[in-house]
Amino acid sequence: MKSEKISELTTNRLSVYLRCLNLLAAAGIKTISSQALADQFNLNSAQIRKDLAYFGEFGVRGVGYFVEDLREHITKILGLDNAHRVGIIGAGNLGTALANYNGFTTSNFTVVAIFDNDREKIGKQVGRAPLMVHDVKRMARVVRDEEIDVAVIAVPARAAQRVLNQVMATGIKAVLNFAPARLHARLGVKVKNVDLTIALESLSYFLARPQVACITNPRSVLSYEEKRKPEEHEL
Amino acid sequence: MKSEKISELTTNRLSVYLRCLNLLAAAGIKTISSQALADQFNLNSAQIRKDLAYFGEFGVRGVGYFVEDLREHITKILGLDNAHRVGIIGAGNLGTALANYNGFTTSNFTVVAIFDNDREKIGKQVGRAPLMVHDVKRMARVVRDEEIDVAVIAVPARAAQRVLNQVMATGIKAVLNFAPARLHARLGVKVKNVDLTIALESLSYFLARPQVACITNPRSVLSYEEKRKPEEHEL
DNA sequence: CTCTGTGAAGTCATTCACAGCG
DNA sequence: CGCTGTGAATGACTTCACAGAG
Repeated sequence: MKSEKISELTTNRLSVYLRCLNLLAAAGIKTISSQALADQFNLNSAQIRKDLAYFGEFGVRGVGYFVEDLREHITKILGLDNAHRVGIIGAGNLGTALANYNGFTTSNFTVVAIFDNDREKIGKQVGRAPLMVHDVKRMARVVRDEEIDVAVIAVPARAAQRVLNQVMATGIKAVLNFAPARLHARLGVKVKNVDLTIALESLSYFLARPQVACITNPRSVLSYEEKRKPEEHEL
Repeated sequence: MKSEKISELTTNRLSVYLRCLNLLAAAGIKTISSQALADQFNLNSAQIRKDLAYFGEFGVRGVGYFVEDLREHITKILGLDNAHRVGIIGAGNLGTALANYNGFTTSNFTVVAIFDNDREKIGKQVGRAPLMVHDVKRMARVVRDEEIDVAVIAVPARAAQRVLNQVMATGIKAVLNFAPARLHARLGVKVKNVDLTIALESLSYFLARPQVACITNPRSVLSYEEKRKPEEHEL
């Protein structure tokens, strides 16, 4: 194990590996080699070995990795053995959808509060979640009482920086931002952006380009299939 | 102008620049230098000049860039002068929230259809959108009639690959995937992933190691950056 | 003099290739 | 043997630094 700085590209891949290991474990598979794992996402096997080697020597030469064992290690590395409590700011369409989203739970996150500044919404339930909308002015108090450690910003772009400032004032250190805006955070506060506008415009750019996809050589089809990378990103 | 291959990191930044230029134009600002623009997002000014130089010489030495002019150029480069018609597959919380989301319109995207396989949902309206839920079996027909060119996958992970296959069969070439799953796309079809699980787990990793300084990385615009290799691919 | 556009240098990430363990 | 772990090589992206236009 080394103690270098770990790139976010690496930790993102750890999430991907973990997802796969969970499926393998559910399928009753006991061991897997870096090559077999790499094949699932068209990644290079050395990349996987290197990503894992930053944190320890989890493999067995000649065998590969024990699925259950590696799963537990990555879960610990990502801090998913600790529960996190989430507060959502903004009870619009997106905030409400997120409050009702159950994909949080598999990563040990629970939504415990939702906030808005709209009088019409405060005090009402959102969707089928057993959550009442709090006045955003009560954020500091609710964060303390509910021990919230992660904030989700789901407000319009023009309000996002103001909301982030409020969030940082409560001492929260981890923020998921859905507003299409570049936010300025204090050192020590991590803001992860999920930017739908950028994702859409990237698709638009792709559609606007004349595709070079006309393949003349059957071999290049194969080599592309073999080498295709995993895709991915965000929301 | 050059005709090299453009990295997705570059096009993502173009979206960011465009967003900023729109604000500058609204504020009545006429010109801006690469340095002033860079200061807005703590980027390097050379990066901005280089990104723009891939597509032409838009600046004026000694002055900078004309805001309105550059705005139009980037809009064209990203293909945002062409309207796109979006179909959403999955009328759950997320699909419904997206159908009602108006952030699409600023990028010239319009949601024109939503699909589900649940009898209870088919034929009903979703939210306040004037959209009726179609049976997912009628996808091919509706895509043709409505001239849909972008699909949004908002179904559970286990159904995502099956839905993507159906989407590709209709001839759609651009897909935004919200399901936490690695999907395999044909060459010539671009799948952009928005993976909430990865974003959350990245925050969890950060919280598990508060000693690590938080550097806002421009690359983390999307939760997981794909590798860029053959001409296109993923997120 | 200011600010762009761009080769060259620097930094960071991925892939290769192989020693060595089981 | 097969497969991990890892230094070395390669490749990608960013930043520097400056010539030259306005």
